[in-house]
Amino acid sequence: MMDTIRNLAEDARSWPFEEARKLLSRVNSQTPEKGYVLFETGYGPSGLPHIGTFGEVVRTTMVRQSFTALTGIPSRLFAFSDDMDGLRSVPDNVPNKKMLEKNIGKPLSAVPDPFETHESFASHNNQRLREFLDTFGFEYEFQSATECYKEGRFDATLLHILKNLEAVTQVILPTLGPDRRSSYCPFLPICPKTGTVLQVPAIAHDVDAGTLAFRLDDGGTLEVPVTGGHCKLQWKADWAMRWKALDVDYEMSGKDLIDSVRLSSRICKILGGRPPAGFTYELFLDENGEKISKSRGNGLTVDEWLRYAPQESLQLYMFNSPRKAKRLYFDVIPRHVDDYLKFLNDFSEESSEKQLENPTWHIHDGEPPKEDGHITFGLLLNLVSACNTDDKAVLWGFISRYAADATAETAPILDNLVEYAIHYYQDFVRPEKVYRAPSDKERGALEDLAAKLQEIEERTDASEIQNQIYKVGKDHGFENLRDWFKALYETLLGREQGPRMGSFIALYGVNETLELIKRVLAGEDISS
RNA sequence: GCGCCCGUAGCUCAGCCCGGUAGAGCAGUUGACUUUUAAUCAAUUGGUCGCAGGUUCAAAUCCUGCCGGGCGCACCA
Repeated sequence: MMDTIRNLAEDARSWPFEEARKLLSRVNSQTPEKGYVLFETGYGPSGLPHIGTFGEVVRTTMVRQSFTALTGIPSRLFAFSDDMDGLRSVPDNVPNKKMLEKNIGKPLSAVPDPFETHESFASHNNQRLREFLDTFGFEYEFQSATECYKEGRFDATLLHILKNLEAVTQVILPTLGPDRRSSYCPFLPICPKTGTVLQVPAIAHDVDAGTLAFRLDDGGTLEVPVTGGHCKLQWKADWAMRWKALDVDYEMSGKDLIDSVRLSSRICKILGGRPPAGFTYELFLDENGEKISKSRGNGLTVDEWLRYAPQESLQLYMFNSPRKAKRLYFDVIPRHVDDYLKFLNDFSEESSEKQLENPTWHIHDGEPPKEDGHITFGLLLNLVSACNTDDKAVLWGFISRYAADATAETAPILDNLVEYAIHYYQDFVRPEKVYRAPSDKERGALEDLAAKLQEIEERTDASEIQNQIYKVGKDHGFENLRDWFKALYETLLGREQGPRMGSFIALYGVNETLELIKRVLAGEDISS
């Protein structure tokens, strides 16, 4: 069985398998000396995890799973936090801004936590990252840049860079503006006095001692070891050093980093390393085709998506066409839920080859759950809007007309979707409700209807209730019965349109409806 | 300047890697069901596949050039 999957994986066409094969050729089809293949994904802890972080981890995980299926070679995934980077500016959405102001320039791991719950700002955000990733059940190992630097895990490679300082610098220089060019040094010393990350020119280096001397802004000099966390590297050199020091085999990145990848790769080679296999994904756009950015708050957040749809649908979004700039806004959610359900439904019918192309194979690591398809999410959204209720039981009543054999127990996926649909109702449908008071004529009819409902049994048949409503309308002289029903919707449900009233009352409950009518007649505000 | 993505039905997009009678959802139209609507169900209209060349028996698909739309990098990470 395992061999079968492996054989199929050799020809599988979906992009994670193509990536897996690319990676396999990078490692010459064998387990690297370190005993595993290393996947890396980066994270900047100056902010909270966002949808791009999610996308990168999802996609990397998909490649990793495909690689495992293809080769069986052990692998690890490092979620690497650049928590030694200096604090550049004070973020908007945090308390204690004044305190942060005073700590600008210090490594994030040396800045106190503005939330006062962790030992540092970095530690706080790192923790949030871990919680975020754990929510989705990702398998990963967290790595902190600060710890790596301080514990000496980077020392050998740092010394290697010192030895090749000139060559490394030459790679970066052409990319800099003239003013930066004159003072550039890939190493940034941590000031022993202030604790900040300094960006100052180097004036001398001693390869044997492993030290660098810098000219300080005040004219003085500072000589520090490049090892042990006394210096950190600037961005592109840092990335290259990490690839070499950890022997990273695979790392993907957005198209905004294309040039960085190129430069870091050159540096990595200078160090005698081999850059990881890579993959460039496109950035996400908002509804108007503009780039999504945290600061602008356009596009969608992970939380927003997960309020209206299950995470699998978001994973599907990430699986689809990673090389295409895709728009990410509310309207794409329902389609991805329905596509996911469709793929899930098709999976068990498909041949093994086909299953490896099926996104749910990648979303569920080869073992998607089984549940008979019932109704689409699109229909469910219409239903919740038409039924005008956020009562799960009432909704299930309507659902059973479309999917007679489904229940919350036999269809847990559908049951979850009902909850998402209710969120949609609460956020988009209910706020649009406008209740009006009944006219005198309608008031009379409503009183009559209340009396009728009083007489009938709680479990009366929907069509019988519909008959009674119809009769009341006729008795009260509504020429067009449509106006009578419209009045019911507008006064009782706050909408111009609604469900078939007989069915609605049967599901909503005769007594509950009676209560609703009484409140309307009493002139109560029922909008809340 | 360098680089990436996109252009297919009114709208949003799939199909392109690996050439073989152009697809989906929504919108539209018609019908069914309903003792009000909506919903639902069924059927159906709708496309010079951005333009021009090339390769081929055959091009939405491969190649070249152009046009149009958008984004990224060139300050920081």
